[in-house]
Amino acid sequence: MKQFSFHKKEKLKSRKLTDKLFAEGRSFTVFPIKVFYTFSDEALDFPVKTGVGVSGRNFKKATDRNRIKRLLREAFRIQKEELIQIAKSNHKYVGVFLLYLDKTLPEFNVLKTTMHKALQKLSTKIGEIPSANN
RNA sequence: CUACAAACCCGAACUAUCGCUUCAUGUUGAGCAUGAUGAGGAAAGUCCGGACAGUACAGAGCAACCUACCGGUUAACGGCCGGUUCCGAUUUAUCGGAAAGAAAGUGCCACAGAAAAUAACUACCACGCAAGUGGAAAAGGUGAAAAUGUGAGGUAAAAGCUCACAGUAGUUGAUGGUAACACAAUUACGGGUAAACCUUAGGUACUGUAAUGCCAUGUAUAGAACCCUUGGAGAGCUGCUCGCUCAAUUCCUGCAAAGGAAAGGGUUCAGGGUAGGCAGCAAGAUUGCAGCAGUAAUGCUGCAGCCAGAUAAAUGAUAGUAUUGGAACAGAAUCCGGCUUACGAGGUUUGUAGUUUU
RNA sequence: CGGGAGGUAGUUCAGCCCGGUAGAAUACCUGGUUUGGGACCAGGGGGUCGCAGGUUCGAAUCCUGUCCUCCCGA
Repeated sequence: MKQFSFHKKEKLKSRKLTDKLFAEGRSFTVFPIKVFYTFSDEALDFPVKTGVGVSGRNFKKATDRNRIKRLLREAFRIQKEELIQIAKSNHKYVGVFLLYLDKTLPEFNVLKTTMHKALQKLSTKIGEIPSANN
């Protein structure tokens, strides 16, 4: 499997799963990124399924929303490998949704570092959860 | 050369690494590899017009809405092209706006003014001692607007009462033009407002691709109330009226009317399931070039081409080269034809005016 | 994708249909009342009527375009 790929199967697409994520999932914020996540033992077709989003209220123009979503995906794509390995080793299936909160267009390098912090935090949470699993 | 006006074009290139959509080929258990492919002139606003789909599409009247100089163009249009009349901007080129009807009827026209539409305050003329009666509408002042304007004749004083010129409207024409209109003759003289109601002429069925058709999964061939089965519940045809169309049967009792049973149908209520896939959906009122017809919009013919198709939704990141030190407005979601609005650096062509040189 | 409503004083709204004076409440300012404050009484200021064109003698109001805000349906 290619290391830096980000194709359809890795994306969070199902309406059912997305609704479940927002209804039952937890979240934390590493400004300007808010991370929603759930862990599941139920088998999915890929260990980590990810979606991105921007509020249409903060960015009225579709071009701006598209640009932010592309930058979020890019930042995630480059740094996701560690998260996938941890998820595999813990035999968990993870749903993640990344929401951009700020009202100004981001610089890619800044976004990259904050994304790194966010993914590290998520990785530690995966490590904690199985012990406290019910 | 400068300024201005109009029409049109373009929409930051290349290399490397990683990565994405769709398609094709190979191989395959998932998948992987290779190759091709991938946003706009406005994709936007949603202001018009269609295509397409559904509603079981005889239709008539009313209502509602839209359009409004004339001709052409088109699948269609409120768009576009050409022309007519009037108004405005500019120095010109040129550009912008308006144009069915106020002489069918109703309403409105603040303040001021005698009067805002069947005119008569001051003033004028005649009669009368006067009060007043009659005539008449030139002059005064008010107002955005005052009974068609100017000049002459005319009269007791006046007046389109008459005449000349001008204006508006109607009628007529073997006149010119397809027509708007122009021209001529003749008749009349009537305030403005239809982006007030309205009248006239022409037109419009409604709902939208999350339409619609099908497959899979799954629940419950389930439940309650009321009604109906040709004397018809209800549905459809346009919002309303008329009218029309569609719409589900057997048994038992009874002479019949009718009643009962089963089955089926309809409306409403309460509740349950799905949250996936395929088609629609990418070859078309298509794109480019050339020729022909036409003032033009546009049409016809020939040759060549295939040019996004997603569904939490594909074009990005990093580094470098070049450049005016970094780029504008901005992202397809059923598809076309327009309109409107936003916009960077420029370029091309044509025209007008000015300056210089010859 | 489709449909609807609204932009007027600092704020919340009326006026628009049927065109001629922009108004109410509250807030603000001044004075009175009170020992002082609040409440109350009297007076006052404050408006490109979202923006740009047009119709009209005259436009917040009518027409057209445009910008912004909010709501609804699937």
